[in-house]
Amino acid sequence: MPQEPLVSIGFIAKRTGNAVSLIRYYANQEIIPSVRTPGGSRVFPRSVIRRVSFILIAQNMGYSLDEIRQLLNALPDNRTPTKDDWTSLSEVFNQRIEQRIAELTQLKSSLAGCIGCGCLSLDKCRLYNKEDNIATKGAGARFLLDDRPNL
Amino acid sequence: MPQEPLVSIGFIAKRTGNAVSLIRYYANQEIIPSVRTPGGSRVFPRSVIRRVSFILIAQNMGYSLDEIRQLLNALPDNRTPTKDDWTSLSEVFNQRIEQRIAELTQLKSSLAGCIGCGCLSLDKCRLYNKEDNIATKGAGARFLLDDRPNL
DNA sequence: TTAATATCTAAAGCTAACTTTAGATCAAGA
DNA sequence: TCTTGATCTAAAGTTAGCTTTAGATATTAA
Repeated sequence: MPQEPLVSIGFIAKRTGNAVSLIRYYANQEIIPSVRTPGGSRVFPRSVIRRVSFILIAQNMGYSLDEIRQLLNALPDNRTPTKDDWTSLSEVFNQRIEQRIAELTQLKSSLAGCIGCGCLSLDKCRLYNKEDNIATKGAGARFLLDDRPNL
Repeated sequence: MPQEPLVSIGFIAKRTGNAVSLIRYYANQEIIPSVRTPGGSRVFPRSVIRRVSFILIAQNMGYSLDEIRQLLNALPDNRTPTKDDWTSLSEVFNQRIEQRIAELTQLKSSLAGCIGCGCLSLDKCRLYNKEDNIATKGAGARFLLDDRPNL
């Protein structure tokens, strides 16, 4: 079986457009795999470039590093992701994207109906629902709107 | 001219569903207005409830406190926002929402075309474009996709 | 009057996701 | 061999957006 070529931390950094310190950080966090040379330097499978790309995209979508770690750990045998793995991960992504789009669409219509009326107060409109927050719950914020918002 | 009724910090906290410490924090940051009683306690115009609601919604949309401060400072005379002010602010919101939806839609199609092909590497796909980042630039990330992504 | 509750300030603490610093060591080229 | 340049570690610093703490004062209710 062919060995994946191993590359240096600087190589990964350059290829992904990030600082060396970030790659080292990820390696320390064990969110990307690495092995050591006899001299003590980290070396990485080339596929780590893909893995870092994935991390960056996921972060941009609002996933925390912990969540991303979970996504990646969910891969069978925690192996280096294959083409099929990426495909199934992208399906998870797609769901999240669609969910977020739905949330934003809902917010948009809520704003149209609610801020426009000038009543932006929590007890009346509940446009913002504190109990079920995007940022903390991740389960999808609910932006509630009364049927007939009052002035 | 009728005086707006002034309310305590605890009242604002309860009505907006937040901790007193948060309201105090916002007051210290001068993102919400307040005056002092002879005894030294802060009191707030009731309209601060709306202002806090606005802040919470905007944060949920990804605005930083600094950006929110700017949005609110842009109001004429930095006055307590009127119904019309809220309306025009909501238009700014709507633009942001639409922009973000467009970004996510773009990302979705990029994922379909790119992660599926298994080539998720920055130099080839540029699915993630480091130079023009949502989080830092706010100007709208560009998720670029080559015409014919390579395996 | 007394006790409980609310508020105050200033400073420190917290979390995530990093970067920076300082000093050491390793590897490669002239 | 000497000198860069790359890498290492551990610890501290950074930013945003808060909360917590500690001790003081104020306000309200009984």
